[in-house]
Amino acid sequence: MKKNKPKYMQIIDAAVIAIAENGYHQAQVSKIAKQAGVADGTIYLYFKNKEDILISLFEEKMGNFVEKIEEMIAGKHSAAEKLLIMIKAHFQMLSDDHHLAIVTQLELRQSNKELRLKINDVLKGYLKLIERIVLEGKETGEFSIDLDVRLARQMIFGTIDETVTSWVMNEEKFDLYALAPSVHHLLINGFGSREC
Amino acid sequence: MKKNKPKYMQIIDAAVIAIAENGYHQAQVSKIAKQAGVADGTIYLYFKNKEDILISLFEEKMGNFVEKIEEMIAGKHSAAEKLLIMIKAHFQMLSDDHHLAIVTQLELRQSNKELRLKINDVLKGYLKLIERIVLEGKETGEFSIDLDVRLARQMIFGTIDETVTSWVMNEEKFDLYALAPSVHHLLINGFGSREC
Amino acid sequence: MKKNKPKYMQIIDAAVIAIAENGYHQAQVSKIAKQAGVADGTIYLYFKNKEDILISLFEEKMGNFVEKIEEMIAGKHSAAEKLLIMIKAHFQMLSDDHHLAIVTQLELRQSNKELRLKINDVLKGYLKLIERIVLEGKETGEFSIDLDVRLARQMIFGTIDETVTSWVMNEEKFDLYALAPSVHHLLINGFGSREC
Amino acid sequence: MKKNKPKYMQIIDAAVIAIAENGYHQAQVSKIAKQAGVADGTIYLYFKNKEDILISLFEEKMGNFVEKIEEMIAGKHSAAEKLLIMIKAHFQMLSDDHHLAIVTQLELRQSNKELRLKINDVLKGYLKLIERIVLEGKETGEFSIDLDVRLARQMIFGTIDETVTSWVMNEEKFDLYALAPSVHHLLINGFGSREC
DNA sequence: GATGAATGAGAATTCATTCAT
DNA sequence: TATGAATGAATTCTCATTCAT
Repeated sequence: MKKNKPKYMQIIDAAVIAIAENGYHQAQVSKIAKQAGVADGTIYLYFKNKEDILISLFEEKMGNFVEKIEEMIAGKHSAAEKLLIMIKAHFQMLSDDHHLAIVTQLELRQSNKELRLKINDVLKGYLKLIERIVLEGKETGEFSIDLDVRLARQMIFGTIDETVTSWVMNEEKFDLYALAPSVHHLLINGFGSREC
Repeated sequence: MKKNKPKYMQIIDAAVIAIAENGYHQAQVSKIAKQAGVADGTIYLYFKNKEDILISLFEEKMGNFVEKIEEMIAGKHSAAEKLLIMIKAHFQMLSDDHHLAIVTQLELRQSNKELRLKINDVLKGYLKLIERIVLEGKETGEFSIDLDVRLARQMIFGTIDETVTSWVMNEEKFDLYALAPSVHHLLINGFGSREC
Repeated sequence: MKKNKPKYMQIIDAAVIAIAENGYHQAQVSKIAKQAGVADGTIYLYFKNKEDILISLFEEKMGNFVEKIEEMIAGKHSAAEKLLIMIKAHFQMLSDDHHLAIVTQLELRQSNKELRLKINDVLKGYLKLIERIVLEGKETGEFSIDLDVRLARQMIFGTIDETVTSWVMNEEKFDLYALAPSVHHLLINGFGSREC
Repeated sequence: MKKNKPKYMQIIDAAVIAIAENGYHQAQVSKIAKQAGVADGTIYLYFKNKEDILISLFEEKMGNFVEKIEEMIAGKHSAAEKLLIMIKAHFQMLSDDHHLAIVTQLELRQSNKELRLKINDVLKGYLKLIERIVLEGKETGEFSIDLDVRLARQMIFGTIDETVTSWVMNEEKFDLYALAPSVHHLLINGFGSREC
């Protein structure tokens, strides 16, 4: 399997750096190859074409992210707790990898529609996970029985994504990870000041 | 002022259609010119370059959107009501203009980073408006005194934006406008089922 | 019609020279453009792609060749005379244009199969003309009633083509045009020395 | 001598099949190696470079063809008879090997000029043989004393070659071998219907 | 002898922008 | 103002050949 070959990950990691530092359209194959320390042609021994590098990049980085979250929330009993763990993991992952954050939040979004559709396929796994947590929250009574699952998913993902993008665009000046509890609290309780 | 010349808006409207129908990267200047019924060179009498068309497009369409909202919420007294009006207006505007929805939610996002930064400048007016409403809610006691304004703004915009994008990507199969009250309710009250 | 535009023929003529002097594979679009005195991009205002230049080249040069021959033989009464006129015209045309001879006999043959098939479409008109002359010869009794038309056409075209190619490969050392009567005589009478 | 090593012919035969099935430009060294059941690098133990495979291919297939013909016509006394034997042998050889016919008539012709010149060197033995037969015919009085030997050779080779190419391009729908006597008759007697 | 992973040179084409009319 | 023909820079991918094992 090609993923065992050391150069496969070597090229993907080089692509993340090259795109983060040069921008999506200025990250030519030759730049990625140079960053990876291989010849241009070598890229094509491991990837069908340039687009394939980007899709693989996303799969490798996001693919095991969903798996990791699932492991982390496996034993937890409340949906709220699971949600918090997920938000923390999401923020942690991107806080930890400066280059990856730039690539996923800014650069990869300017790829063409076709590529974005394929990226969306990868994202679907994550969105499904969010929906499962919401559904569970409704079943246990933690969340309102009237909660629209799709809407909730959109609010969760939209808020997380907008927060990360905002953090990246502000040059990561604030502590993203530290925001997790507040974001979580807002999602669960809203803006209202009602004291019960 | 160039905006008074009839061809200025003619070209912007042509750009919206050309981009929506062909995609961002396939909307060449010559296609926009053809759609507008002018020669390629004429474009450059009204716009500095291609990027300038897109920024102007965003300014024209979003610019008066902020003004319109401000008028609509002028007399209202609660922040919650203002928020609902804004969400409704946002959903209404994009429901009403199929082409514009595709352009702002999908196509313009694949522009380069530089252009997106300029678009963000335009967006700032909208984000400021959101922040003003949140702040007012805190001051009147409607919203929690501990509410982080920036976070609230990110949640509001992220949720609205993700909802619209999801609607566009699902080929606008559901009624976007009808979702406004639910979105509003979630933002204010969260997912929690607490009955007081 | 694009053929009236001066640059159309200018580019075709430049292609003949560039290919003759550099060889088919070394005649890059940029070389053709330079030879024609236009920018690379200008080529694509007149031709769909590189292949289209070559097909057009062949059409322009061979297309009117068939028409010209038809005019020249219009009034003649014997098939043998028509054949002689045709052979002379064929030899004349290539004797007159050194570059064109190299291109049609040597360089264009190393194009890919697809292009060669299209060239063959153009050639078909010529082959049909040959067959018409043969058929006429049979009808008038000049040629044997048993003569296989296709075979005769292959012999005529094969002999002419091989003679020209041999002439080009020998760096055009001998007088091609002067060979026409001998070739004609051989085709009509064969090698035999039968005296009747 | 390398020709005694089994892999030498194995690679040449693989090249014939690979070229016939994929076309000249799509018959990469790696495809030939795969067809031959050896590694890419192994090719270079037996051949200097890719061109060398093709020249060797032509030498092996055409080289012994000339020798074979010489044996077959050794005892014959008339030039006409020798010519007939030669035409039959030529048609037979290509009728028998479908792949070889495609390679020699269509694919190898799109090689570059340099390679074609080398192939012509190999062909020269065959052309010399044709000239010897023609010369002999003139000496014995079978053929006209005025017959131009080179021209006759061009007519013979041109006709045979065009006939075979036509047969290959028509997907070998007719019986090539059966045409030999007619072709032979036309070469000797021409199209004329003169009855003596 | 045999392997096959790695190399790296080389070329067609697009499209935003200009400027003579 | 308006035109649209002309410009020319810029980049992915292929494949013959090598050489360490």
